[in-house]
Amino acid sequence: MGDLPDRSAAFFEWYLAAVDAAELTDKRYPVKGMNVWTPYGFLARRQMDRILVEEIERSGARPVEFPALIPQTEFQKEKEHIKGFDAQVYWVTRGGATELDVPLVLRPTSETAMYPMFALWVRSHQDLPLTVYQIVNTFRYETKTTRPFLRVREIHFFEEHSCQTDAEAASARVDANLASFAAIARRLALPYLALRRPEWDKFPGAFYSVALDIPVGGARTLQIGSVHHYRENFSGPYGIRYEAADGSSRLVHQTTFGLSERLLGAVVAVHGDGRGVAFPSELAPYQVVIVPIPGRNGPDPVPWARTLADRLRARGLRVHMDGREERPGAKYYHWEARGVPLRLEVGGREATQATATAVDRHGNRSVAGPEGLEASVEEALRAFDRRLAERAQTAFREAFAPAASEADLVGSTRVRLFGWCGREACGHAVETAIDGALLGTLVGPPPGEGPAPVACLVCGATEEIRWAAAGRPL
RNA sequence: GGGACUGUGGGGUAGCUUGGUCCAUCCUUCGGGGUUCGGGACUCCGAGACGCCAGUUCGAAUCUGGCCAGUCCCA
Repeated sequence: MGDLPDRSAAFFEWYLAAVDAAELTDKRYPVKGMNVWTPYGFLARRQMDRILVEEIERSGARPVEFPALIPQTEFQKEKEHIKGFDAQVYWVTRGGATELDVPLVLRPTSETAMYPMFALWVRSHQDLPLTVYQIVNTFRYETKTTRPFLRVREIHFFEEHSCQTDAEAASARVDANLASFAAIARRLALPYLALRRPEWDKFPGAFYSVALDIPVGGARTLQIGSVHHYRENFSGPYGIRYEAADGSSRLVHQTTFGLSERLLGAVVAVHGDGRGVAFPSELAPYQVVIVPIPGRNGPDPVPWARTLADRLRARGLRVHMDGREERPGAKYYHWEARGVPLRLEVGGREATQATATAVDRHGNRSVAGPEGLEASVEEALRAFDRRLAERAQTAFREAFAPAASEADLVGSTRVRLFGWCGREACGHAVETAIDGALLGTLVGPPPGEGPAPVACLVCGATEEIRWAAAGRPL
């Protein structure tokens, strides 16, 4: 049971070991990039999904579920989209021994599954906006190295699709999605950057794409989600039209919003430390673990531990009572590696006094009870969440640095912020210099202080200058 | 698509060059007993592996071929 590899020296070794130690997934399944969701990981995923569903339904979307197979004929209707996904789709070409006359694609995403149906569903402006989402598995034949949660071939995918009356309404939906994501990120204590991707890096078929990126050390970033404005790029080929109030027939403008288990990977990457993963209490499969400490003398603490568990569960907390025959210290390490926010130690002393010694995932101790015991446990959890968020925020601010010249980009160990004129040539110069990607232009204010940029980092132009970020995506 | 490499109990490894001393090393893990228990216990007993299939050979974890799985690099 060695300690984890050093996080700053060998990030991926640490990441893999942390995921392993927390038993979030079993990656020994014999297909590359397809891992097993083990019970503890599944419980975390369920909390993640719960948060997504709450936020997205609050913003007006309703659930659907489409089939996993898409006929080639539908899949091929939008040209850019095919080009973008052709190399990564799985094909179903046979049913039993029979060759299918129309091969089927295992959805890499569901535009081409949904949109033929949308064309049937949308008739008039009264049907708009149409805003639906699903949480399903999607499949992409990744050829690069796969990693649990971060790059997989079977993706646990959240996707919202909307049809809007016009470009403005669609832009408003993009903004609503960004607001939903802000709420999700806050609940997971994940600071992020919303970036409008450059033209050459937008989603295949999109008019524009806003990506949600998280810095994960050095200049590296992780895209954990994206929101896209499709304009009429898909509604044209798929014939999604409506009759407007004035009687004219118009194409809808569409948007999508996508997230995945990368959110979980981001939580591991951002909050994890030398002891393993650390979950914000909203996401934690168990928010509180109770460790009874038997002693040579004194009362048996187990009955009090059970009572305590029941009382906390009655408050709606997810509580696990660890009754295994292990030494208390071994249990501490066990649950720290699994990221449990709060541990309650219950020995003879606590049993006698009807209290509990609380220790959070960062090692902060307090005593709960006997008066207001449940309330103090809840307060300890809230305090932990606040500290977790503060830590993440601090690391986030330190992850960025402004760049004053192309030379600053070379070998950078930070994500760089600078002014950009928007021209492709300048963008590619940036990418060459940082040996990574121009992540896009900032949507919203930049992290940290500093004067707005007045000139393009590369060409020095002073017209149409925007904040841009560059880094090395994982 | 091209090239290189790897596969030994549940996890990590030694052994492979030079075939035999390997019914396979060590750490961890797992099951049972006893003593323990306020930060990874100790001890005794036990369990568990040479990716698969052929071949060479008196003899294969070790050499050869094919297959399967995986890793890395290049396009």
